[in-house]
Amino acid sequence: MRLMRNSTLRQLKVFEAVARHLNYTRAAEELYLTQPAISMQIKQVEENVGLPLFEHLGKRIHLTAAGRELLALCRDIFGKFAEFEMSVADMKGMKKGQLRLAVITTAEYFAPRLIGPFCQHYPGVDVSLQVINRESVLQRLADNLDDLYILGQPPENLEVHSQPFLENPLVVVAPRDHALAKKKCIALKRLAGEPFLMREPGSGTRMAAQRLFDEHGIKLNIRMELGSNEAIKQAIAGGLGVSVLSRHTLALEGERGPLTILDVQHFPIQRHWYLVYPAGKQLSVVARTFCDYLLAEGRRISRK
Amino acid sequence: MRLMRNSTLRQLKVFEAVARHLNYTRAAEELYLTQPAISMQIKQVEENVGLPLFEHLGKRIHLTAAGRELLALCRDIFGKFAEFEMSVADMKGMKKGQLRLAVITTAEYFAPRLIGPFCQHYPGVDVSLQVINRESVLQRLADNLDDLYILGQPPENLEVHSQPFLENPLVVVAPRDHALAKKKCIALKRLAGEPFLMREPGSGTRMAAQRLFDEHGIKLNIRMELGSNEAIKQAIAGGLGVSVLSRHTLALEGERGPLTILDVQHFPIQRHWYLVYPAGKQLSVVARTFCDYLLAEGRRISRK
DNA sequence: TTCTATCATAAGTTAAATATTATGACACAT
DNA sequence: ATGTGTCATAATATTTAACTTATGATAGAA
Repeated sequence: MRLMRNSTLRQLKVFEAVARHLNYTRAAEELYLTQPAISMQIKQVEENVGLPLFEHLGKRIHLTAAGRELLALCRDIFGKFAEFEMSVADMKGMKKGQLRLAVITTAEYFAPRLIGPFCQHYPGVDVSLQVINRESVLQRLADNLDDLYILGQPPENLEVHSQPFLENPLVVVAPRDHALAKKKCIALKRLAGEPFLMREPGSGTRMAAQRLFDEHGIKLNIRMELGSNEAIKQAIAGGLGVSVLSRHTLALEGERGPLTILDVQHFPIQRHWYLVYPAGKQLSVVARTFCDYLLAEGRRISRK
Repeated sequence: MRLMRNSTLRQLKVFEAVARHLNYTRAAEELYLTQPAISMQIKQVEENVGLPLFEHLGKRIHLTAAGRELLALCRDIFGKFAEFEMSVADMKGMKKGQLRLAVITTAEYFAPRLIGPFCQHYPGVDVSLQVINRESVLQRLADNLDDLYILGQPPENLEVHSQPFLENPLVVVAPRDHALAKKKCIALKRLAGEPFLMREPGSGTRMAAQRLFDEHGIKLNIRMELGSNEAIKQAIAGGLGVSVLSRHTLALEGERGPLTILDVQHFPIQRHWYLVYPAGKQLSVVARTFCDYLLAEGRRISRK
């Protein structure tokens, strides 16, 4: 049995035509071939299968059991090809595609609201969103596992294309009943005494805040390191201290929620969210469209 | 998009190997080819698809969305081929197959009990049994729609191979309380007065009985023509007359049932059931095996 | 019987697929 | 900077699939 090894799709198509007409000559006409061409192809396929596919009785031919199975196989395969071709056609026209995003955890506070409208506009596009820590994002970036990445700061050791698309203001967050809550223009050094809650070292937010305080020669009193922004917010609400967070993490907090933003000098620290992908990577149509959309959306939000 | 038109299974296999290794050189080694051969094949497939299948980043390559879809297609298709090849292998070894039988209605009284054990012995064989009247059987035979046919007498106007495999004794059936029920060696002419129930003209049983009576110059009093053996049995039980039937139709009637067999001279008429198929037809392995089985079974039953 | 439709076979041609060798370009690691 | 691994390209060779023409065999219809 060497069907797969030796046969060609063409032979299967010839077979299918013959099986449909149950007549070599008709099949030949349909395919613009001579009848002997058909005879030969069928003979080949039968040799490859190892069993007769047609039964010849007088001038009429009939499918054998093996022939019926092969016909089913052909129809099945041709169908799969047709499906595939449609998929590809859709991909070409952006009616269909995949968009694999990997974003740093803090982006979870705003990314879904940007992605949502995009998905609605292109319902054929499957978007997968990985929300992981910075280190994992960089690893996936290096392994080229996704189409696009969102980071709070572009990686330095990898060759990438990166583009800021949205402001990322870092603010000082405190409980609403904090002593400084109502003050205006709080001096930076007033924070020196406050117990600080921070993400782990390596966090972009932490590094940016650290740099600001270092520049002003202020030593922070770091009370606790916590593994997620949400944990920090809970801790602040619990009165364990204050922290520097992206304002996006407070998007869902109301005017009367348990947290508030302190009006500290030099804050908000203006950072940006970056759209990143490996240098030299040829983006898919979907990914390019998404980039354009994100940039436009970023500008729109800034103007407001 | 001309994937189906222009590509070959070989190209898909090359693609699959590359997609698996994500490395042209490795794929080339696996297929005992040189690397440029791979490059060319992939280029061809990409042209046929109309989209890149791989993304080249530095020395590493990755599948594009289209590539992933094509890989899925390949695996799918290769799987179908494998299934088909297994099917065919099974057919060759009788582990699998189809057996399409068309039998004349009277055969329904014994055919299932012959077919049953065969099915049990070859559980991979799908048996389909058409129970239809003689005319339909002959039509199907002429159209070569089945593997084998069972008839009470071989057709005369068609070229067929036919072989008797089981005795088919025709007997005179009467109600158990019939006047002649207890008599021995009833003379044929005693039946002349009896009201007779018969199948329609053309029925083999009817023709055989008619011939016997004609030979002895006896004119039958045909009271009623009925369309099935079961209907005739009901009518006999209802006292509407007597009839000539295959003894097989009484197989399930008990010793004390409402019907009995009259011991009439020249009865039972010894006829046979015939296994028939078109002359020159190459029987499938399954059909041949079933023939052998039926003949052996027929001999076994006769000996008893 | 003769004619016609149908498939098989043989010989030879054409065209296409597939391959190789040789070489170049490029990224990455040392 | 150099070397190594990897893919691309060009020129060319080889194989083989696919097709045609010509002819033969056979079955069924006229």
